[in-house]
Amino acid sequence: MPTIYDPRAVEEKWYRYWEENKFFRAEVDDREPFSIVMPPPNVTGQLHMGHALDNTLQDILTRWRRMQGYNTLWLPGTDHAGIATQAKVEEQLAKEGKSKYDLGREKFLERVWAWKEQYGGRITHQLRRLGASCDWDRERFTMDEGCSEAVKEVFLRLYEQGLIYRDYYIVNWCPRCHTTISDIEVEHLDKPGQLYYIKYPTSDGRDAITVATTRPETMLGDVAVAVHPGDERYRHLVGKTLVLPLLGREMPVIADEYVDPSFGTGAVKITPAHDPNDFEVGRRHNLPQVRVINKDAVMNEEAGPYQGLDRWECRKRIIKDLNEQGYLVKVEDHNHAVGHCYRCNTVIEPMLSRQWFVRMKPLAEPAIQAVKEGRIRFVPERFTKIYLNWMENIRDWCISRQLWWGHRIPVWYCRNCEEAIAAKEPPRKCTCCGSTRLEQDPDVLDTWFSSALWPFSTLGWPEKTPELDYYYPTSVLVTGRDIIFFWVARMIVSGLHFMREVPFREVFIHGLVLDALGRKMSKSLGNGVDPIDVIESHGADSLRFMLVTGNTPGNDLRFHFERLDGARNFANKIWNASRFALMNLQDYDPASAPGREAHTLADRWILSRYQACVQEVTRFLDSYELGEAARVLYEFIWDEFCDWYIELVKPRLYRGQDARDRACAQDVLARVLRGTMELLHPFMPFITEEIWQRLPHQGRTIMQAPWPVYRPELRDERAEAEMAVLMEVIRSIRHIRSEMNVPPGKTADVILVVTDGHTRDLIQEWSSYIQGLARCRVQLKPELDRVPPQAAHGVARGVEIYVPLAGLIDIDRELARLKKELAAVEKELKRVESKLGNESFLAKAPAEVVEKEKAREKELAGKASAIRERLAVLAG
RNA sequence: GGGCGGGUAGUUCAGUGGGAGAACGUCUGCUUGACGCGCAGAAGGUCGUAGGUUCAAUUCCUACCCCGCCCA
Repeated sequence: MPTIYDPRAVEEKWYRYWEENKFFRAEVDDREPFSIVMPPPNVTGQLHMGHALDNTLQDILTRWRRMQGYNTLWLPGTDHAGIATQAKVEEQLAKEGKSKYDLGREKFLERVWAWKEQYGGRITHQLRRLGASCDWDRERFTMDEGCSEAVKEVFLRLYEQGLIYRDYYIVNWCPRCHTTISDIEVEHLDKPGQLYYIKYPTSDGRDAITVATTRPETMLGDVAVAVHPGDERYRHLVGKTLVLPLLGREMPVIADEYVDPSFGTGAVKITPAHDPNDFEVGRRHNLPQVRVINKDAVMNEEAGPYQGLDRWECRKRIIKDLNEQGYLVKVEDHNHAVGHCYRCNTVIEPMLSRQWFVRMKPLAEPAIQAVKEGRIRFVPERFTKIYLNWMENIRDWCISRQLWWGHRIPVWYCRNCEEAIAAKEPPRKCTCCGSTRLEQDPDVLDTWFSSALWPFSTLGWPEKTPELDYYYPTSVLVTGRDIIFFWVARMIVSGLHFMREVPFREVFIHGLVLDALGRKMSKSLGNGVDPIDVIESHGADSLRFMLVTGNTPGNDLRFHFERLDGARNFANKIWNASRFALMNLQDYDPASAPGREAHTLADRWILSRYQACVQEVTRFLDSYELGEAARVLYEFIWDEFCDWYIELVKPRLYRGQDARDRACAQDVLARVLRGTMELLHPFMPFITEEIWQRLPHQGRTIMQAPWPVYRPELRDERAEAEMAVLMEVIRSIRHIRSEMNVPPGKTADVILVVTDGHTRDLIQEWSSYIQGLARCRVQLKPELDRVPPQAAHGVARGVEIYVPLAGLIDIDRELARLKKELAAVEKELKRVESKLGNESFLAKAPAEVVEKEKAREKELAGKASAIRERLAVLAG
């Protein structure tokens, strides 16, 4: 075995072994199921750190539950990602100097499918490199036959139930993507802008109203000015007619509660075709709707002289013209939220348009109840509130997209009588007039419409499959907090509506992976770190371990390369500890290992600590505290197993004259190491498999090894307490040696004075531990017969330590050291004493706390007096 | 404007109603037969500010300040 662990040599090998042997495969049986559906990444995308985190968490849960004996299904798949994928192919075409219109719909879709074939395997291959133990035989795609069938079924049912409708409404139009997007796909960014005050004269020319707006170009579509009905300032003007500057259009002054009298001038221009609030006001007052901006965000013919101008250019010209004609009253700086397209960051144009919507209110109600009643639980709990708040204020969902790549809306329009016919297959003739001139709606559905069905469409719905019956509802959904609204909420809605049952029992939300400076990783910033690069340089295990530790559920995680190095060092530590074990296990025979009666203190101690580790790791996994579970393993392996147990076991293996003791050491070493690898396997699947396979084991893979079960009868409190004493004595001697500059290679003489009989017996029996780990010769005494003249001094757990340093000791230095130590002890002692002197404390604090403080007082007092005595001797 | 998260060692972050932790960095030693991606030792923190509850608050409550995110 090489001295440095090389992940490249083992990771690929084991993944192939697992996959070829179908260890990820899940089949329906009579065990208890544990199922997860993978949040489907973009089919043509590539793995980023967010995926790496999300899938690492899922894999940990999956591997752990599988080892626990659940029938575990982790179902993978990919998403067609409408806008993103289409945009990429269009980009590709643009390089050839073509547009999608040059190809036409059909040819264009062929290109996208070809693109999907070319890049579709990339991300799933990358997930394999991460170690994802999902059932690839069940991999799905949101546009495969089954999922498409589910989409049509859902659309038709909702349509028949009146929960899908087509209507004119203000939608968010992205002039660059050339499609509508839903409300949650709009990102609101606070931007510095101006508030323009514009005077609208009355038609008789005697009066005027000044309105304030941040978007003066929309005035071309104004059809009214609204004031609050209770606003005294404008009461006399309500009902009068105004003349729109620049265009000369006449329009009324209306009163509406919507107006906030305290904002701007208290008078609002109304543009029903380009603002959602104005749209509502317009409906209430039967106002016309005048669209002045077209789909390229260029002013149209309704804009009169401004036709053909880009919206920003138009704004400039309008301001100039208003100013010249005396209508511009003033301009103020004003910060306001501007909607941007989440995909391309273009400023969204609210626009009147006829689209398909899902009526959300009635669907949201059961989804609210399911969470309120605890049938779905969010982890961490605080996300419940975010979810409920959104659900309770839900608005209808605009589901049509002006794209070609996606699930085409299954509705045909009759060109004769305008009837709309919803159907899975193209109807032959109009159900109303019998005409055969039918045309399918050109639009496709929002990508999230199909992902909303993911937990059941992937299991076969609308067919009644055994898988659907067995694995639904899934056990837990693991996803980022950024898509609670996009995805989690909609899955809950559709699961409850179509399956009559929640889609998952728990939702485990994690944060975002940020760069070292705390910024979101993004292409435009170029601050992303490619997980594949990391896997190549540090190994998948290190990446996984780093992503899981030092971070708490739901919180964001900063990516630091130093932490990655730390994880790699940990892997290397495991590797070398195992190397040590394996080098000393060549003649190990588990069958003939001596029983418990042969165990040394160190054996009993490490076995007990291992049990504690089993208990804690399992407990933390149970509560989704994966970072804490990983930390427990890190500390157990590095500190207890490597730094103490291995050191203690060395002499028994190297130059053990006692064959039985050697066999015993081998047995404990092998068993603890194997068990620890099993506990660590969900986190670091590759290195643990490699080591496990080299150790004596049963079964074909660590993946199928039973999860270690906590056995309280193997906890040994006494061994732990006794080891604690020895460890502290050792640490104390090491400290003295280091402080007094005793060369590390030199064996020191140490006198231990122990008055307590039990402790003395303990040290007597295991003095080899102290001699080995503190490099010394120990002389044990019940009391001090003669004060060592030149010696450094220390106290640990009632054990007085003298390290004679004839000729080496600097009395002044030793005095200074002891004084410093005494000061620290006395300070602490004072704190404890004052606590114990407090009547209320004694009366009200729990007895065990009081006992603990008393014990501490005794220990500290003893320590202080020992140091004081020593000081007196040295000074005298 | 509303909500949420964070403010703990030089840095990045865990954690807890009863003696402040880790990693990295720093300092001192070390060819100790698993590992220098290592070993041993050390220094370093009025746990954001001000109140309150409690025998006891870094931890619970209230207000405020700063940073970040989400929603309107």
